[in-house]
Amino acid sequence: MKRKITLKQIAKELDVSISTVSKALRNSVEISEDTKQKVQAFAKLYNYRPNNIALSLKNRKTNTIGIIIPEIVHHFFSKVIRGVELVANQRGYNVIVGLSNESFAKEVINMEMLANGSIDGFIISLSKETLRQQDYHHFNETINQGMPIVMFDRVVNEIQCDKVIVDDFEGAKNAVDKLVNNGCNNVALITTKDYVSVGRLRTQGYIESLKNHNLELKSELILKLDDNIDYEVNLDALEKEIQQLFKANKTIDGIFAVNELYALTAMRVASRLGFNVPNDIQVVGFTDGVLSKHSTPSLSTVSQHAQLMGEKAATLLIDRLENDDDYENYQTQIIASELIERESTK
Amino acid sequence: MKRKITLKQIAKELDVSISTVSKALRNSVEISEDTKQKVQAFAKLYNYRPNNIALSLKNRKTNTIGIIIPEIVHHFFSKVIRGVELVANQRGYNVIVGLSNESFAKEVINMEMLANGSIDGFIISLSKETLRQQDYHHFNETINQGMPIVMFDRVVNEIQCDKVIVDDFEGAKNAVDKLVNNGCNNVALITTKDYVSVGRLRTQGYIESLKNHNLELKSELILKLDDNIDYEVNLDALEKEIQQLFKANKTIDGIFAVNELYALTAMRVASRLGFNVPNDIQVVGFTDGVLSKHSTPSLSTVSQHAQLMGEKAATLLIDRLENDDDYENYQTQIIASELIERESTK
DNA sequence: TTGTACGCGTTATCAA
DNA sequence: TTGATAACGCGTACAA
Repeated sequence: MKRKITLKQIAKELDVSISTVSKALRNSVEISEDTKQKVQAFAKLYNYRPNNIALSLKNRKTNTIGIIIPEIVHHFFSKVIRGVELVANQRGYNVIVGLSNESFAKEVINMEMLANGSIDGFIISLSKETLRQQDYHHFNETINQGMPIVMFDRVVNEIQCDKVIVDDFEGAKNAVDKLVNNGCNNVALITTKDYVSVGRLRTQGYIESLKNHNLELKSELILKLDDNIDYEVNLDALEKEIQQLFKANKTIDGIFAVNELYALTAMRVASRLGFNVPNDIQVVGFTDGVLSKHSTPSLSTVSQHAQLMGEKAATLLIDRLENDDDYENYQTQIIASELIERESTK
Repeated sequence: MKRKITLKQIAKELDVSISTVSKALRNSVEISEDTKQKVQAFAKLYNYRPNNIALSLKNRKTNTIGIIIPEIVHHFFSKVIRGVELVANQRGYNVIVGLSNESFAKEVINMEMLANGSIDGFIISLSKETLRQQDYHHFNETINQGMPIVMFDRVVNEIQCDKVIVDDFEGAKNAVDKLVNNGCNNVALITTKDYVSVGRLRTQGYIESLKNHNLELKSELILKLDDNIDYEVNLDALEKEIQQLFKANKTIDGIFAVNELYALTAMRVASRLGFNVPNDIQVVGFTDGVLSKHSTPSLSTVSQHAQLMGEKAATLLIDRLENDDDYENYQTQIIASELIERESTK
């Protein structure tokens, strides 16, 4: 169990100085062919690789980026990570993952741990708790220390930084447009409380679409769920809420839901109540999940292009890291969502 | 945009030496109360935090662990990561994620990048290509350099290291037992080619169960799919294969599939062919996925307790990192799988 | 052509 | 009680 070999050890072994070894390995013209060959052969034999940590310290650059997400067991976020990894690796960076678990405290701690030299910059999607408390001091501190941040999906206007978002408003509007154009006159909305910005924007898209079609906005058709409840483990509660919606509004002929779980559950409840999807009720969700594709009927949804978001975020961050000349010309890139039509709409 | 503050800067500012500052911040008894207070107040004001990279270099310890997985957009692997993160964070470690994308070359490159000082140890699940080529030199090199590895799920006997696996054999046997006990006499198996060890073990569990029940092993009931094809994007091909299985064997009354996608697709094909699940055909899958729970009918599956696997793997690794006294007493921890009965079985 | 010295930020040891 | 020095591993400016 030998440790990794270092320049110093090679130097000692070959009886030359450390810097000679260093130069020889970088093929410097300063060094004679003889010595170069000798050193390079030896290094190859012992499989020498420079120590990343030493390089990071010396260069004040880690070539590592940190991504902080609220939850990793989630198709959307894991796809984003895949996109980030893809670009990061291509450009010679590693990726450290931190999970906030939707908690403000964990988000702060995670960022502080990584900000102390471990990484060159952050990619982050805010936790629900952070959005609720509206406490963004840790972002400003990080940015003030010269460490760039790229926010994605769950972003916030109060912070000046690069951002990548999906056009939640447009996406939702298109989805509802589709339902209305397909003949739905009473489109219900299943959404979340408003502090998660994406929920708010999708709700606004719904409202806008109704307005454009001169349809009355009926508040009783809007079901606002408390997304602090983990409905994934508490499906019964979700079904009950949705069932009430249907029972109180017999004329519902379309559902737009801001995520996959709500949409799927709505389909299930609807068919349990004797409705046929899509003939009686058409349903559109908002997601990049796996459930949509494999459900019966399969679910029409608004795709967010999660992997692309990750790629863009990583590109923005690395570009900024590698061009120190551009000052605070922050951009917000908007990824166009896409309505994927499946069996739950006509 | 000020850089992070360092000991040196504090020292200069307060006109004391660097080592005095260092000691004062660690509350050394060598330093007078006066100086300590002064230094600590100043450090707090400027929000001083030691630079992780410098500490890593000095201590030859990064407090970071690397996890290499074949694919992150996968419920099983993201749950494992969650488990790893949980334990790692509790014990003061960060987690770097590397994706092999099922490629041998990417696995090797990723490991080499991280092994040069970036991390203290690896948690890894082997890529399919690595398993197929049976080239494990990179693991041995890493271990010989004194960097511990913990393998999980897709492991390999040839390498001496800690391992965490699920009891694939037992889990499969129990699943098939269940089907047989529920009255199935012609249980088909949908599996993969044998180089992925977990597929092989699950196949053996199927065979064992049939043997125990004195049921004939019919090779025509075993469908071995080439899992290099991404059936997720090529669902039609998968459906066709499974449809052939059903058409060639009209007596099939049970299906055991080694993953979620195969199981779900089998259910869909079966009902399309006019069979009722579970009355005509019962189905059990093998997975921790989300699809099982939300499909109609919901799918009975063998759960692998992915998050627990991650937690155990991280614990094994960190224990080994922190106890240098235990020499090569490698353990293999087996996580008991669990048959979760849902609507696809009686 | 080779070697020395320095610095990245920190801590530990030893000297003052 | 404080400070100087060395070391972790590397690369480079400069001296020999």
